[in-house]
Amino acid sequence: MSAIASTAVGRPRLFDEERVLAELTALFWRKGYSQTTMSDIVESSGMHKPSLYRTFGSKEELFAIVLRRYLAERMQMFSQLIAESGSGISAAHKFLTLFEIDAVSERGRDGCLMVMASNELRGTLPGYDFASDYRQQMRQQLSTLVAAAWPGGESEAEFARARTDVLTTYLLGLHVVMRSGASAEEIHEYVQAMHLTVDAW
Amino acid sequence: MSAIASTAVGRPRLFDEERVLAELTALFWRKGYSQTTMSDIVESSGMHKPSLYRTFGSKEELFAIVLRRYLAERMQMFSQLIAESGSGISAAHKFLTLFEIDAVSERGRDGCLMVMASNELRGTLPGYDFASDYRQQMRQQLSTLVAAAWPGGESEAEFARARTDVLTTYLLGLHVVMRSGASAEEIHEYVQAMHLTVDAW
DNA sequence: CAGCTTTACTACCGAGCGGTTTCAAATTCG
DNA sequence: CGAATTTGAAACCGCTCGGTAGTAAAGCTG
Repeated sequence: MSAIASTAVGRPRLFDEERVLAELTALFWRKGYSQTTMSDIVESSGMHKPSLYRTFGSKEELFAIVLRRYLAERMQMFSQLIAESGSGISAAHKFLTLFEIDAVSERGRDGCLMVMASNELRGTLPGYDFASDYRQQMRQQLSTLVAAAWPGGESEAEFARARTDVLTTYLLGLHVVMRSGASAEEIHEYVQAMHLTVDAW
Repeated sequence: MSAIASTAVGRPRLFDEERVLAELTALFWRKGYSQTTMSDIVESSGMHKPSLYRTFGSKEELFAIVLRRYLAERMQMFSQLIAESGSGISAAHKFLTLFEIDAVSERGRDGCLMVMASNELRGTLPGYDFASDYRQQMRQQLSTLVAAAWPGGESEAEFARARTDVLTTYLLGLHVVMRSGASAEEIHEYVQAMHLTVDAW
């Protein structure tokens, strides 16, 4: 019933659902869930409240829709970054460099919507364990990067998993750093540190 | 004016301020700032609202008091963990082991109050950049651990800093993992991964 | 005991919250 | 054209939020 394209009949919409969702994603990302009021949502979306409730259900459902959209988008971004990184040890460096570029971008400064949401709403949004999902999927993606960067076959399975796990945890931590208002220089230092670690592997 | 011990004169308090603050720390830690209502605070503290406001000022000031207390407590804990870890490469392993024990404890499951608060309230609590403070102080502490574990003197300054930064970011990420409802087995795997990395350094 | 100070406790408050009702306007289809 | 359907737009609603008055009670000091 929610977030479904309207039928052909009836008065045509004045709003673009995708555009609105992108706008609201940025809003939640910036302010968090609880600190975002329906008034903020109305203002940011340009829609009126009844249209919002008719289209998305409720604030909570709207946030769930935003989260699902974000998760898919984010994983696509990871996938692309990894694809662009190539193979061999340089792939790890390339990936870190690309990630840093995103980190110091305007959006990057807000960290990760998933990490933010999970910290704020752990267990209060029913039926959707987004935080755990995010971590698993991110880990999955990073494992392909690790496989491309350190091709060791079965014999190195233990190390491959360890590298993947450290990278996953490190990136989650970097999200926290990003959201905590770190400067581009600070972020650069944290990324440089991981470059050195990668060389030690 | 707030959180000051009462004078000797007048009706004596029925509540223990330290005990109440400890209780409220746990409450905020569990539920986050926005999701904790004054009713929750009243119930959890056993105090009545006017007493709370007289003693602590407001919800926001109360949270600031809780955060400062927590920060000090937390840094003391880090300091102790590091002191117990000894020196040499085994210090790094010992530290990780001790940290894991805390991570899988009841309190540990909630991650870190500072990380949670910074993700939720970035920039809304005036005049106190707790997230950045926390990261800097944690980094400071970890640098002494690194110095004890890899005594390389001035020549290894660059590596020392990199190890410190990776450890800092990794631990922040682990806090996210902890709060996202990871099982003890998952946490153990993430910590094991860092054990292997430490050996590679 | 009288007077002063501080706390305990009930009741209450305005404001802003998420959510709804209502009706006019715009389009499609018979 | 006119009935049906969907959206736009404004006003409205109950509730819970953070925060206060006002008063009784309990301890010190003289």
